[in-house]
Amino acid sequence: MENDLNHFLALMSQRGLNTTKQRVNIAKIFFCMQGHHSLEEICQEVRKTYPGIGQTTVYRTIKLMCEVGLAEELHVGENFARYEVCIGKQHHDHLVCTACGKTIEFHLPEIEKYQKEIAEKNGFTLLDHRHILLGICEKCRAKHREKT
Amino acid sequence: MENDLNHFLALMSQRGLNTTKQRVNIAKIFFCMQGHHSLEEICQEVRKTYPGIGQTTVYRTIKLMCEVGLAEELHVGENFARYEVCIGKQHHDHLVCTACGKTIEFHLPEIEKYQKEIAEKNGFTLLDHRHILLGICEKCRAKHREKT
DNA sequence: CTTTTTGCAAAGACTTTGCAGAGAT
DNA sequence: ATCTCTGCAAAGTCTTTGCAAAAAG
Repeated sequence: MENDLNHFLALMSQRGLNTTKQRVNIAKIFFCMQGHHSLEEICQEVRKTYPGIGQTTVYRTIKLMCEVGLAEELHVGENFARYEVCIGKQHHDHLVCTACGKTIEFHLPEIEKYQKEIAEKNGFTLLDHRHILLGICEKCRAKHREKT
Repeated sequence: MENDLNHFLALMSQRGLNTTKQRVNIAKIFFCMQGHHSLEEICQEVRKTYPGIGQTTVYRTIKLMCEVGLAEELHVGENFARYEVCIGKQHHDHLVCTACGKTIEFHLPEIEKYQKEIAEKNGFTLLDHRHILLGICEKCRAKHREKT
């Protein structure tokens, strides 16, 4: 964890960006968060420990992390972005419930062969965590049946 | 095309919804649009032929089409939704360039086996056009190299 | 004539930007 | 001392909602 923080700060330095309290504190919290979170959620989590950090700063810092490759932005059928730490994580893909947002990460080597095939045929370079499968989870399906 | 329109109107009737000029005209235009379009784009296209249709009405009509299964909402790494007609289209998936939004549709039976496997294991029911592969297309990669 | 629909304007949700004061090197 | 960063408030997008006038059945 300490390492990740230093790595982040090093990447900032490389770009001529300063080490600030806020950036350090946001990184400390964000790097410990599991899963895929909205900026609102990240903000709240940061403020539990470090109140008084501005929302704008959190926005800007997470964007920075995306640029240097320590975080990834994910759009999973919602009108807002979610962010995920991607340090020391194996390549993985996402199965997302479009009803409740529940997300399951999976890794299936067999499927990658076909993904690469498709991408190459079309001249695309695939991104990491690049595969999003949309569905309805069991709970939401049950709820939907109740209504009908 | 005429058939699709009637199908749409029939589905509206089933729900006790009226047949209106606007709904008919929006359907006429939208059903002819290929690809994945923002509501802004759909609106503009509709107004080329039928000026004076309100944006709100287009929004509401496209939402309706999604509810009855004639259209699908797609979020592909942008902060807004795109819509696609899904009448008479074979099941397909999407390869999307996160830099320029270019989308390629593909259908690969082999990959579906694995998608189903993952979904079942996690209690998910998959949606149609459910697979989104993110990447960078050739053009955008070239542009990026220029900069660096 | 009743009920639904339209389309404007206003409000909402998420995100970005402008800028003056605070902070980092 | 200089240049960057913060955080508020304001502006910008995309989308939804309220409501009075218009249209449908």
